[in-house]
Amino acid sequence: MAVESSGALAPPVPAARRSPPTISDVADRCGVAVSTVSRALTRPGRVSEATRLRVVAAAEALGYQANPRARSLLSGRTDTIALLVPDITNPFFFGVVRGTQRQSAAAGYAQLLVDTQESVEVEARELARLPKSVDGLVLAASRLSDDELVEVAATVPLVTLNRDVPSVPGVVIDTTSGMVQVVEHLASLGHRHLAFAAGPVTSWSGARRWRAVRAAARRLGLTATRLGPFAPTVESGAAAADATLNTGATAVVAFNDVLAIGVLKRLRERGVGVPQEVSVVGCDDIFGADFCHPSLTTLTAPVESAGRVATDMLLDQLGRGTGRGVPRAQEVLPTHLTVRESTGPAPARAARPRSRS
Amino acid sequence: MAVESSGALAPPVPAARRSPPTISDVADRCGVAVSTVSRALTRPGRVSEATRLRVVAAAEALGYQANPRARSLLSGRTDTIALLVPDITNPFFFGVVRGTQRQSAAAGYAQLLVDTQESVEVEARELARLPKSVDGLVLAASRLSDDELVEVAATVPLVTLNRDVPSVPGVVIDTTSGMVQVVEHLASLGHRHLAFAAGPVTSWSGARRWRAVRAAARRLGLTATRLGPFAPTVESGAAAADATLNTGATAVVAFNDVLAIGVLKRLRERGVGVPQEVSVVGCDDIFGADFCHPSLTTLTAPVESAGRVATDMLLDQLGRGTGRGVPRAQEVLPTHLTVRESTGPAPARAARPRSRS
DNA sequence: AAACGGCTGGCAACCCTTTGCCAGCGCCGA
DNA sequence: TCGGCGCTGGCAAAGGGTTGCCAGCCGTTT
Repeated sequence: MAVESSGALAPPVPAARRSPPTISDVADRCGVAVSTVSRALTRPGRVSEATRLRVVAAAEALGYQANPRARSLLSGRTDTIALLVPDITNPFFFGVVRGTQRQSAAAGYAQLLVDTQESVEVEARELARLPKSVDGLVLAASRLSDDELVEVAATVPLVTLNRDVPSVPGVVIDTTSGMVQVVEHLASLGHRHLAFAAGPVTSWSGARRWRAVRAAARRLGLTATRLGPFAPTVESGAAAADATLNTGATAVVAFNDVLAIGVLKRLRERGVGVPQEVSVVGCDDIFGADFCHPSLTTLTAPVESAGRVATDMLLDQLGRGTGRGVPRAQEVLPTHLTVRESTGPAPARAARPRSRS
Repeated sequence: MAVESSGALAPPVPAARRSPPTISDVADRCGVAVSTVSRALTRPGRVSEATRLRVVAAAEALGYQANPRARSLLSGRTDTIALLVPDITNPFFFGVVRGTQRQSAAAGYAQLLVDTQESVEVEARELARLPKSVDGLVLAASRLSDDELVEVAATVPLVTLNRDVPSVPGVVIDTTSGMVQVVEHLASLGHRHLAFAAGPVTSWSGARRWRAVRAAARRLGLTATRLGPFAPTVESGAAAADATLNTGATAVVAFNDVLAIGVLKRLRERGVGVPQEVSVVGCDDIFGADFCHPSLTTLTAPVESAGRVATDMLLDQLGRGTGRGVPRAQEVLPTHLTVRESTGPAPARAARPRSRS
């Protein structure tokens, strides 16, 4: 016992804790077989009420709790799901974590959180390892190829988030049609030249956003220039802002809010008026988008809902769903444009490329 | 075998996946005993090199991976640690999650993330349940009593974060002495009346912050009024702001940044100039504190470091530490005041209580 | 040539729980 | 009174891997 200081020399390992009571301790204590204890605790009608009470009392007295590892060895179930995100630093994923956490907890599942560090290798390694430890996976913004994902999905229940792979259940936030709203908003404000500050090249949703912006711009007769790629961090926003100014665009649409906030910061440092000289639009509506300065016009994404829905879909696959309705294979969540202070009318004369101050 | 569709009726469960190869499959394939396979894969010197190579080749060919559940049943180890936070919604804990996640991943541990929802009951329930599933726990901002924590720590390796319990290893962020800096900063700006917007009553660190503010204010001859408690959310900031204005204080120190940002928001809505009429100070320096408007003067807490250090201390207890230096029992991390735009000289005439516009 | 010892690999117990199968018992009806 | 049946509880296997102990083999030493 490590609690009492035995005087001489303390063991290197702090505490040698007594092992918790097992099912056979309970069985011994009330003179029945272990199988009876197991049934008394898990199969209500299977043993007599008298026996059940004795067993329950003994279990209570000993503080017995079934060892979930032993249980899962036989049942194959761990009551745990894993959430993989590319970058836990990104506030977008905080929302996802919240949504999945709340929903899985409500269903009695624990959640393993894994950061794949934007790395294809780490992601692949974890996907190979995790199925042994969890019942299912929610895979947010995967960097893997469609084929790889199909293969994984054949091994373990899997739901993707913001990644649409045919035949793999998933939920995507529909930023594509949202981007159309963004471009229309900017067009109606008189902007003719847009810049798009792209995110990581491996980002599936990033690619979709750019395509949507480009298509909408073309349709409305605007020009759109793609810049980047930029890391989705506040720091990278500086580079994105500078690149934007070089293009002479009067409005910049950023891959996401983190980048957009970085752009705002840099523009302020350079003395460029937002939205007087340049309008800035983000994507996601993360924590902070409403209280940054100027507050950010952005495409509001139901991030937490997406996490919840993805978890629901996974629980459906695990046979633990809410039971209402048929299991969903693909889910698309709508976005809406939230106009705040960072967008405004295009300057009377189109901005010209500015050299760095 | 469920893989072949037996024609008649499809199983209700979507995909019955073939069970992964076991150690005995590998043993059969290369004609050795399972014990030899086990040793070949885990005890480098215990079998001949020739045998080892044959086993490794067979395992490779079959795609064999040891079942961690079976392994943990005997070894007792799960290579998983749990992080319990009161509210996953709070950006402060994002930093903690980041720190623990990165550090545990680096040591080969998976991380279970548990949200106790600011509830003593949920926290107690999880603490009773989790030790069976994980090797150790990092417990952030626990709401439990000292005695309860000591009891839990006797059962399972445990490190607290922002909660100092004698005899339980922990890391605390030293906001106490930081609060002295805050009060001195405000005093030097000429403020005479402070308000403190308190957080949840069960928050240990919140209580310490208030005591530090009160003591420092008394020493410097200022008055300090405690307001609240307020929930640590942006929304609650409105109530905190209103309460502050009622007191006539010229500066408000908020329990944390989330609350402070809410205060800023409300003051702007009410047309109260910050810092011209009221100065606002937060605590933690969360994501957003630097780009809110006005940017927030706050006590910068090394949140991510705290998560890392706590995880290190836990790994030490698990005998998996980095090995450098002695295991630490208690760690105190310093904070520093980051002055931004939300604090300024006290108004010439002390503000008087304002009625709601 | 015999004894000894080191290296290698197999046997079987063990970790803890669940569950299929079976046996004993008591009760009921015939 | 006896057969049958339902209820209850026990035995043992299973789940996948680890490890203490032992045996066989081969090489070395006396």
